[in-house]
Parts: sequence; C-alpha cells; structure tokens
Amino acid sequence: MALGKDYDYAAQECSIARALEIIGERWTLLVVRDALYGVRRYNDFLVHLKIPRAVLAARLQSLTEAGVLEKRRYQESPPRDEYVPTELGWGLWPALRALGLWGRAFNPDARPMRTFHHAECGTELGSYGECRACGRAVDPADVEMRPGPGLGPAEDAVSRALRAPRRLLAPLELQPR
Amino acid sequence: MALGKDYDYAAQECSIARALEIIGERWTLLVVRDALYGVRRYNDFLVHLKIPRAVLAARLQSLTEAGVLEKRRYQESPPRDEYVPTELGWGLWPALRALGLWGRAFNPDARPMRTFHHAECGTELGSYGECRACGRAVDPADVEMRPGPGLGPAEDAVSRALRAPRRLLAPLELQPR
DNA sequence: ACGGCAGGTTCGTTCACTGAACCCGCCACG
DNA sequence: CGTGGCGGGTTCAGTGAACGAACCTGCCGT
Repeated sequence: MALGKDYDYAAQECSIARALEIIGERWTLLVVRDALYGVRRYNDFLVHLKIPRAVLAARLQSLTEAGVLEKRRYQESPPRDEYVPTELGWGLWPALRALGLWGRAFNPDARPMRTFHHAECGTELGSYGECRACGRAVDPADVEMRPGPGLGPAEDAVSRALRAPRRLLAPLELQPR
Repeated sequence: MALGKDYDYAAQECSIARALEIIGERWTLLVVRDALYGVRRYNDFLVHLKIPRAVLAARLQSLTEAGVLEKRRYQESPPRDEYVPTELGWGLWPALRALGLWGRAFNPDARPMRTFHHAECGTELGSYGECRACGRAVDPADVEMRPGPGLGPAEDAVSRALRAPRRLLAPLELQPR
C-alpha cells in the first residue's frame, strides 16, 4: 500500500490497524515472507522479488527499525550485512500462513506452490497452522517447506534454492549455478 | 499498498502474493475487517474508517468484483445497496485474527481493544482464530466480539454501536444517538 | 590498472492516495 | 412548489510514493 507519512491507520483503535502500519505497505509482507523462507541478503531479496532497489532498501530499514528483522554483520572488509527475522518476525508466520491459504482458496484451480509440514511427523499443516496429527500449533522452526506441483521453472538462483525441501527460517545457502 | 496497474505480485509464484493482489492495497483489509464486524453501508464505512470517499468506492467495487463482498439491494426508491461479506470474505477471518494478535504483540503495553471469544464456551480465541478449549477452528458466525479495556471514547455512531458485545457478521443496527 | 560484485543512493516519470467540491435521486417539510 | 437534507456516489487538483535506470562506493582478484 502506498501509505502516507501520517499513517491514518493510527487513528484506528484496532490492533489490526497497528499491524498494518508496520507491514501494510507494498512489498513489506513479501519481504517478511522471504525472510522466513531463509533469504537474508539484499541481493537475494532483489533477485527473488524483482523489487526496485530503493524500495527494498527502504523496507529493510523500516522492518529493522520496527524490530521485525535484525541487521547483522556477517563479515568485515568488505562490510556485509544480512537481515535475519527476529522473534517478532517469526510471529508473523500465522498471518502469512492464513493469507497463503486464503490465496489458495481464492483460485482453487491452481495447484499449490508449496506445502508446509510438521517436520517431526511430516503431516501437512492444518487450516490454522496446526499439525493435524499432533493437534498443536507448530513452531515456525519446526515447519518443513516442500515444493508443490504448481511451481513453474525456476528462473533465478534463489528460486532454485527454494525448491529443495527445507526448514522455515533456515538460512539460504546458494550453491553457485 | 499502492499497487500499480500491472500487479507485479502476479509474477510471484506464491499464494501469499495472490492474496495480496486482492487485499494488499491500502484500506482494503480494514474495509474487510469492518465488514466482518457487521458494517454494511457506504456511509458507515466512511464514518468509521475516515477513508476518502473515492477510495472507499474503489475498494468496495474491487472487493465486490473479487467476490469478497456482495452488493445487495436492500431497498428500492431510493435505491440503496449494502455490502455483505461472502463466504470468501469470511475466509479472511483467520488472517485478520492473526494480524490483530501480532499487532497486539507488537506493542505489549497497550491494552487490548477488543477480545474475541468462542460464543458457545466463552473462551478467548487463539492465534489462528481457533478455540483454545475446544481445539477446533471456530466459524466466524460463532465468534463473539467484546470490547476491551483499551478502547477510548467512541466518537461516531458506528464506534458506539461496536462497543456492545456482538457476534461477528451480525449486521450493525444503528440506534439513533 | 582494471573489471566485477554487493549494497546501496539519486533522479525523473508515472501512478495512486487525499481532501474538498460537486452531483443525483429521493424524501420530508412548509 | 421550492427548499433542505440524506445516502451514495463522481470529479478534480495537489502530493507523495513506487518504479526503473543510472550512478556511486568500498573492496577484492588478477
């Protein structure tokens, strides 16, 4: 969303509006999604999202300021930073899961892109993110992401790396080519 | 979000991006939230959200076209329409619930504005809108909304009407003054 | 010395949001 | 019969955000 400087959402006495102040802008939620998928580097976000560079820089900064991501130096000389989700960031997983399920319900013809499973027992997550077998909410770190039949050909290295079954939150390691 | 004409989200092979194409624009989710709270009339949305008229008209139209709301004539002469959530619209409840809880987690000092309970047993809902006691997802129609301690003074008639404990989806009846 | 790469910043254009003003059909009132 | 009010919009100018391309910087390898 194009939010103005003065976030009128703030006038709303509603925690949904508060949430949208933080993650309601265009691209923001997709950045968080990628972060939970394991993307951590500026260039990887850039390649995967095809987002304008200036917008990405702005989103990473505001998410960091909000405490959703943490900017962490992973090497000096040349100085390089990565953005890793904080606990507050993981907390968006239920919302993202619910949105994803709704998006799937929205066009039921499409084959699912990815499926999410409880890593310990392998059962797919239920409609509100719980493990159907265990009957409990699953911690994001215990969620396994698997490629679904709806995925097209992977064009960039990040998409390729995200095709392998992997844990949520596990950092993305790019094998060259 | 300010989405352009060509929604680049569409390039994303992800149902979250698909969802955001529909409900990702500024104000859209708040309109849906109000619709689930029982708001149905143009003017009530206008008063409660303090949203520009043109934007509201655009959102109502696009949500109707997407099948999230249904435009329904409730009287002829003068012709008057109301917008009621469809089943697809109710399907956004888990996402809204998750977002609301996250917004509450985001600033833990604030007192909750509203709490949501399973109408049959009275227990508060969990992070995906499930009943903690029953362990099952609660149909939006069985959710009872109660005012919380964080609510300020109600300024408009819609806010006043929303202070009473009420069922989700129950149409708002405005008692004059 | 040169090219390349990660991680940005700058800049002009386009486009959506904003608020105020205006419009239309209908009703009620005097 | 005119006049005002209300619900439900549309129109319009101004502004701020998103967009994409170009540019910049620090550092490395050769």
